[in-house]
Amino acid sequence: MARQRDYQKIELIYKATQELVLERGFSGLKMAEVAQKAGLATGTLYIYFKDKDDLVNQLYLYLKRQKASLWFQGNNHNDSFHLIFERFWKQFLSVSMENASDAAFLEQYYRSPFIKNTVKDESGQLLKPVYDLLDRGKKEGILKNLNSELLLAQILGPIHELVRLHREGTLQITNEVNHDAFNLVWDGIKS
Amino acid sequence: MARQRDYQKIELIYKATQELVLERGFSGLKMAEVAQKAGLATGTLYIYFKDKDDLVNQLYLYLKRQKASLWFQGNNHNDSFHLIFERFWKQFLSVSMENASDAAFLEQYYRSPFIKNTVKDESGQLLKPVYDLLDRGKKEGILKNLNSELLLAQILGPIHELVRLHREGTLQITNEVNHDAFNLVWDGIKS
DNA sequence: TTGATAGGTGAATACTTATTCATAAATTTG
DNA sequence: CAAATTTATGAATAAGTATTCACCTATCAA
Repeated sequence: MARQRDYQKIELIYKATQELVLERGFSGLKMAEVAQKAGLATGTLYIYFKDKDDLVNQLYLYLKRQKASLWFQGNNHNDSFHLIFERFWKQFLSVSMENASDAAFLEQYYRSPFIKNTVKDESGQLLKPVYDLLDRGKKEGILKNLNSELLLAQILGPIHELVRLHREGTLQITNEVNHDAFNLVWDGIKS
Repeated sequence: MARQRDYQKIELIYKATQELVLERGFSGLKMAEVAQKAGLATGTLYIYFKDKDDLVNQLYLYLKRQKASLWFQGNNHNDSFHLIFERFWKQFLSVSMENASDAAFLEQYYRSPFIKNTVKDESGQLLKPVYDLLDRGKKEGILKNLNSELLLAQILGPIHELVRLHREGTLQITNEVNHDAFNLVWDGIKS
């Protein structure tokens, strides 16, 4: 038929978007600048994405899926609950801080007006394995037998704060801090 | 001299602003709508506030100070650390959830591009008594002897999550939930 | 090689919205 | 009560920026 889409352009657009959000914040994000930074014409963005809203939501899902795929890396189902959980928690923290532009984008996105419920739902799905893990911990009598939402607030809440402290430069997340922070969480949720 | 300012108008403007943020989010906040909702002309807003940025920042400080004044209400210096801390934590949570439009505004503000460092600093000052309380707990050997930032991440992180769950309707914060949530935090930080 | 088709361009368009400002209305003071 | 002064008004202004679209270009099938 005709010329085909160049899906590498999507990567370029994502990269440019993230960098601009890091530099100037979410509300300073301009389509014309995204295009320029990606080395494309403004109109080209509208070939790959319906509108700005679509671009932002797609990028969110892309990053979120990418992060989620790393949470449970290197685990074996035979490992003890404690071991799997500790690996998960530390991995979640480190993956959340890993890349400044990823982190800036994800953090700012969640409270932004861009977020769509369908996207929120799909990103909620990504937590399914975490809920399963909590169920296992409860069944084995290792975790307090409480509502998973409540446990999760306890598990992820501190992570979000630590990521913020790290980004603001208030607290350096050394291995020791990482370890102490994990124990604070663990001592809270264990039965 | 001449006509005097009517400081009740500031309250009207604050109220209108909060309600609009609750209804349509931060980025949907329009000066013309704030004025209309407050029953004033657009230009009047610029008599009481330098610009939109100023309005938003003033309102943030106003609400934040109001909340902070309630955190330690009803405490006596002779009370035990545990008692003061528990009252503080539960009060912080309930004050954070209390009023939907306050909560929506505060939550969205913090990650918005409006925030100024001077305002951030002043609102950080409000946490001073909390840091003092943590120092007392450490000195008495009741709390783990860790960096206060780290402890605070553990103490306030879950609160932010619970407020979100409450707002989204995912979790109803009953007295029992409140109690369980507190114990999760307490078991984590106690030495 | 050529016609058809879809990608690519970026200036022009269309729209939104913060802020200003000429004018009117309300208070205060002497 | 009149002059002086500041508040209050809201239409007009000024800027910014998402999106479109007429035109160009690359690629594919025949």
